[in-house]
Amino acid sequence: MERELLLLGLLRQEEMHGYKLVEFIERDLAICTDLKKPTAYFLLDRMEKAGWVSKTEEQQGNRPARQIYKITRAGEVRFQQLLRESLGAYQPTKFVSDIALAFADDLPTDTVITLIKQRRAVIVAALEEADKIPAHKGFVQLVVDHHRIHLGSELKWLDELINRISTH
Amino acid sequence: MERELLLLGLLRQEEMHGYKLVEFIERDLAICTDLKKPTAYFLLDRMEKAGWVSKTEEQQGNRPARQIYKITRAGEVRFQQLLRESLGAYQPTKFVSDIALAFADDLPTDTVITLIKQRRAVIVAALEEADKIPAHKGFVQLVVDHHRIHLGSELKWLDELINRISTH
DNA sequence: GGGCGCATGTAATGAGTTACATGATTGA
DNA sequence: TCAATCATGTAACTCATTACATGCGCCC
Repeated sequence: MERELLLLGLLRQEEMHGYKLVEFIERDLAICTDLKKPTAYFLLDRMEKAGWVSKTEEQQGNRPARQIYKITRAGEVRFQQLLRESLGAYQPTKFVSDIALAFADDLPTDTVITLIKQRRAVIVAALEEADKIPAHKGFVQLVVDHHRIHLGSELKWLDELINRISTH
Repeated sequence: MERELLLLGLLRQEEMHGYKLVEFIERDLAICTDLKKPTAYFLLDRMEKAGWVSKTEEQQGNRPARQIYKITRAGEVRFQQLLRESLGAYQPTKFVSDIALAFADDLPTDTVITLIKQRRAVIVAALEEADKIPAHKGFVQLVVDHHRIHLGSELKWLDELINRISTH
């Protein structure tokens, strides 16, 4: 659902071919989604059949023809609907890696600390990565802000956790 | 991977049949994972074939015989390995519902506010739900703590967001 | 000439879910 | 007696990924 919203939203701003869409998503929106090429092609195809987008071929030399997708009137309606639905909804995150935490009792304290510090390092790296993202215009920036805030909260939590465990 | 860790970890504490495992997970660990019955049965079966757990039948009246699973020596080794691997790792969360946020520019401000308040209400409800969870012993409590802290951070972020948008 | 980027797509696989099927026990 | 709970399991399906396949254009 969010993936369709994403494709429609991008095509709404500018008509594009699949490769370019994926490129943009991987470069600029990697923090909130990951959409692989075959999935994108599949989705675009399905959305065309559903009438949300229309397709035009564009030949450039002897390469495989670009399939330029453009949002349709029906697609715009669908976009508006998906946007409202998705913006009002929220599915609380499940931290699957916390399962490990639940069983960490039985590990020696220093092992736990070492491993959690490893985990911490991943977050620090992600934060540094996030700081490299150039400022976006408009609401896209909010996604980046949210990402940073969340990583900050995670870092704080892990530091408290390390502290709590080491002082058992 | 985390699901196998989960099942091994629980069976390590006490031998159990599938139904009971799922029941426990749904009741006590719903905040960090969701494991449906068919998945659990499938996993237990696969883990038995792999030699991590062993199975005994237990007949009670005319019901379908309980398949009691017990962790094996090899399973214990596997558990230790999975635990260390999983505790040291961290995969940053992707907030897919932020995709909607990225496109919210084009919605009237008051619509955005209304929808985000809807979203906010879901978080508040989740927090209230989290407060009902009775105190757990040992490290399981950490999972609940993390959940609460995260929801708190999300709430704070949304409040800032609402504020930012309404004062455009 | 070789490797990378552009551009498409298919096929196999995997993980997990929903829906279905069965049937006994327990309690209102 | 009817519904809920206990207890298993299968089958179909969805979604998405990885790996594969193709071939041009461009630059070193």
